Amino acid sequence: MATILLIEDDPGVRRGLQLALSRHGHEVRTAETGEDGLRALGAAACDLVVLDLMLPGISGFEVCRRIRAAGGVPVVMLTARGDDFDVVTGLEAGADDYVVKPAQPTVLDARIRAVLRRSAPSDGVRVHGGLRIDTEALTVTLHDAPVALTPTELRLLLTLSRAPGRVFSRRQLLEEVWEHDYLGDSRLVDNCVQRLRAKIEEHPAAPEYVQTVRGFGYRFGPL
Amino acid sequence: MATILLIEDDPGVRRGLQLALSRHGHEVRTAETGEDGLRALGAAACDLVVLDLMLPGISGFEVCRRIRAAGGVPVVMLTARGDDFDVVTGLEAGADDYVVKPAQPTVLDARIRAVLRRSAPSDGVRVHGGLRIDTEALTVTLHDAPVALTPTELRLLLTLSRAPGRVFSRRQLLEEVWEHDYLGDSRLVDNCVQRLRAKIEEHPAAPEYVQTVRGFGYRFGPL
DNA sequence: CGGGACTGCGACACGACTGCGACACGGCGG
DNA sequence: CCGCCGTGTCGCAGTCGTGTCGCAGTCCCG
Repeated sequence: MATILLIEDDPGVRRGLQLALSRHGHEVRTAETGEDGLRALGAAACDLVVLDLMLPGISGFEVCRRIRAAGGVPVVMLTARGDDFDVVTGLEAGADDYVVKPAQPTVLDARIRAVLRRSAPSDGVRVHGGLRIDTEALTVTLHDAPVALTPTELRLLLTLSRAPGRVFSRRQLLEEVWEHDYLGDSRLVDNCVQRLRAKIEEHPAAPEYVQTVRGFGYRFGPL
Repeated sequence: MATILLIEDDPGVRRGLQLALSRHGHEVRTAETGEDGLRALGAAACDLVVLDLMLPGISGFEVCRRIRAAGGVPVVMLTARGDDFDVVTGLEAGADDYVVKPAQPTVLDARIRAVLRRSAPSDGVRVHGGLRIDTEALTVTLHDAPVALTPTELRLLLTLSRAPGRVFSRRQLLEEVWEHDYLGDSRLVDNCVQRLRAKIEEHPAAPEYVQTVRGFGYRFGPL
């Protein structure tokens, strides 16, 4: 589902959560301290950070602020203390969500999925339902299974998913994806959409991701 | 700060939260049931919905699903039950966040601000009464229920709603919507207006949105 | 009060639009 | 040199949208 960095100093909690999140289909890396976590983030990108507040060295709040300042990786905070001060300060520090320990794995997973669903457009990875589009690595996975797209199909998907919900006319797509000048109407776009659907849609007749708006063009996403 | 719709059946809780959120700078409207809430959403747009789960009539989950299906208004759920089932199901239903009662006003406010910060500002949306027209996604909802319009009906509605109150002659509409230079009068516009009314008007005989100005043409909106 | 003009409304047939499979061309690598 | 893969073109079929027609109801004006 997603690559998650877990920053947690307690070895027992760390292994428990790592195991639980792995079972939910995530790839989990771990760090023991805030410094380690920030270094790990710099070394390799991840989709989301689960961050304990009580850390040796730099506090969780400070780590959160630095992560948010550095880039668009969403953060889910994790703490044993459930008092209001933590909630407010944590969210003010830029956390995207907040879970109180002891955390039920199902709860944490639901929160993580909700955050990922929301923060999709902010960074280089776009997640919509079971579809995951990495705009930097130029890879697409469907339910964690890699999907092989041709260059044109990929450009089409990238263009459409750049503005989910917005309708693109065939003319616009021809200009942006094919860089053609308009020469009469062409069934080229329809054809490429059909091929793309065959690869990423479970039911191409009732498409979930690439939808046709009769008379206007195509649209990526819900409704 | 923001306009918030609070859906909560308990009068005491409702007034308490309304007061508290008002003190935090929000404009708060209220509804007692899910039906009332959906109607209120249709009548006037708001920035965010605070939704109690335990409601008479339609359940909070169902209300949440309908709100998300209809459009982009973020939802913060509110419930007395804190068990895992609620959290997971709630977030799966499309809620953006989740607060357990009794809610500290500072916590609720922090959550609301966090959700608002995340939700992108949506433009290109025209709201008139219960009618919502998204000019980018090219979707129309009536009281949060999606309305299926044909391309011509949609172009007609977009043209009329671009200038509410202004009267468009049949000739003008033929040029802008159909791109015909039609000589001679045609009943084409009348026909399309009738079909449009059948879909978006509750009482087509006494139309609320598309009104006829006898001898001149048609007009969108009141008076 | 009556006639004429204007509009609402249902029905129907033609046509446009899209999905979809088949095929040809061309580039690239084995 | 051959074969594969990506890409663009063509044609067919089904669906849905659209324009025309006719009738009935309503409003205006003489």
